[in-house]
Amino acid sequence: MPSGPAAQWWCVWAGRGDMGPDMELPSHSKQLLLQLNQQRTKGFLCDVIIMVENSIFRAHKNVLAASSIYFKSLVLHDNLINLDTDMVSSTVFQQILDFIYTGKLLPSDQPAEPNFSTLLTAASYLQLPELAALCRRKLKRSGKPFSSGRGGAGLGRPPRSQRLSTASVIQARYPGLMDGRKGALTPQELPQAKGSDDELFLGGSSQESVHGLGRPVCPTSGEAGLGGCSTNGSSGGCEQELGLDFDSQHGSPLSASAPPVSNSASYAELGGAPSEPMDLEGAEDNHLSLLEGPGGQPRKSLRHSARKKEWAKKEPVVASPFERREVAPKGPSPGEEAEGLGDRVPNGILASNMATAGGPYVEPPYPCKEEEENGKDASEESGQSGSEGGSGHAGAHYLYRPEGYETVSYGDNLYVCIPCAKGFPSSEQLNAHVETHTEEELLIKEEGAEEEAEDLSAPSAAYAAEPRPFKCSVCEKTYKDPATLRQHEKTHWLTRPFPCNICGKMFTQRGTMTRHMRSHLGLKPFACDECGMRFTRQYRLTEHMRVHSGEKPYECQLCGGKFTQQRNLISHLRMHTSPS
DNA sequence: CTGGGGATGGGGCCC
DNA sequence: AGGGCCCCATCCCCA
Repeated sequence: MPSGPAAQWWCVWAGRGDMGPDMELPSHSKQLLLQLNQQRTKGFLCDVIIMVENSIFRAHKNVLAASSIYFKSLVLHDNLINLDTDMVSSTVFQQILDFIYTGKLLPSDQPAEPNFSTLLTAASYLQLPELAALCRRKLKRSGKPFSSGRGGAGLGRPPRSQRLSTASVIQARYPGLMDGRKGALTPQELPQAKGSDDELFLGGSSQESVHGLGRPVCPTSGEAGLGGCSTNGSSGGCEQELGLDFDSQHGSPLSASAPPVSNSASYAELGGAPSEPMDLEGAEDNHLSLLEGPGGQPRKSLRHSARKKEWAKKEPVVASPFERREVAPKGPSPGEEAEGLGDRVPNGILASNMATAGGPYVEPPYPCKEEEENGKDASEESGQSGSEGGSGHAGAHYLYRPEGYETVSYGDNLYVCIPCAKGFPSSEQLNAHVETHTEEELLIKEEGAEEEAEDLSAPSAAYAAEPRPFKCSVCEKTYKDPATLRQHEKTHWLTRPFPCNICGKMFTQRGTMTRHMRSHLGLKPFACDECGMRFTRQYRLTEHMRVHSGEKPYECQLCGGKFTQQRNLISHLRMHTSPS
């Protein structure tokens, strides 16, 4: 015997004595929809987030997919959808979402009655033929002319430039019918909404037992990964299997900024739709007939899911991101920014960079940032002047000895000057030694090192080759242009001017912050042609492609081991150099 | 159980 | 603004 809301339904079902001989339950579809809508209002089992302007809506993929071919293609690969704000406003989308879940056009928050022109535009954009037809009829009856497309029907909204940018405070919006306010979240509620990040990335891992039923398995990837079905069209198969129209699917369908390619079947309905009441409840079967979604949501691999959990785990604990945003930007809290700059040997030599470049790279001291950012790793010891020097594990982990160097331990001389391979027991002594190298001398040795490590590009060579007249006033770094210098000088600031609007984390560069936002939003525009796996960065895809090609361009000069990724070579080199 | 390798995610920084 | 590369951290697999 079911309990809770299901019990209500059960009672309704069991109490009916007028069932036909065919055992059909007349109210089945209605009750099903009612349950789904109730779940939506509570966020229960919602597995997709739709962002419109500054509002966030939660819904069920299956319901959206069953309602619109366009949604069907969007939710197949992504858990978060951004809709083109020129085509649909948050207010209109609220109405549309209510319509999808109820079959009724409920009055929106603001206008006294639905703006059918606006709704029609949005319905056309979202490929909701029934709603579009409904709007057309209403417009026809009211005698108002209508036109579709951008600006035609008029959204009654200010131009894009006057609207809040997506970077502004996100007004999280639950479809909160429960409290009668249509779900605008308070800042206090947002962390809970953010808690849905897991769903966002996991595809609802905690609910996989539910959603996973009937999940299609991508034949190309061998598993039901979220990116398992490539959208590039080359893998085929998946779309066919699911019966989806993927004509317009190239790259990520997530960003829905472009209107969908018109679907003939859908738009045909726009032309001459049969007369229907505004409330589709009477035709609920018709409405519900759309509920024949893809059967289940593809998901990311379990491994990927685990990573995402880890990601969530790593997010800074912020009581309220909004509270945090309101305070003036300040330096990072201890431990929050413990990473980065971790392997700088003082005064000197960025050992891991040398491994990269195959040559020396003179790194100036970081009087501010070092103290600010040094944290838990080895550089905390080695990175501070007057620190305790060579004891412990500092320094030597990152040393790289080119070919010809012995792999034997340097003993206590853990601080090694790369150009001349001399070891020193402390960072101070290494620093003093480094200063004895003239730039010219370094360049000469660098050329030799390049020959030894030709795989690894040499940024240091470029660093020295071109004139760099713009010098940092804080450290010794030089730059080719003033803009880059300005950007660099910001790294010395204690403030981090760019906060993430979702989690409140602060960043020194806008680009880093926006890139960080992509991870929140699940934006992964770069898809692997081979396996469909998606990445937030092009570089990651390039890196990943070597998994398929088998290319291992990074070779250890000490043991000849080859690696697909440079970072793994560096990790491997530590194994050679770490004192053990 | 442990260590090494493969693979991936996120942040910092420079171009 | 975005790309590219660097870094660290982490997870998973396997010997």
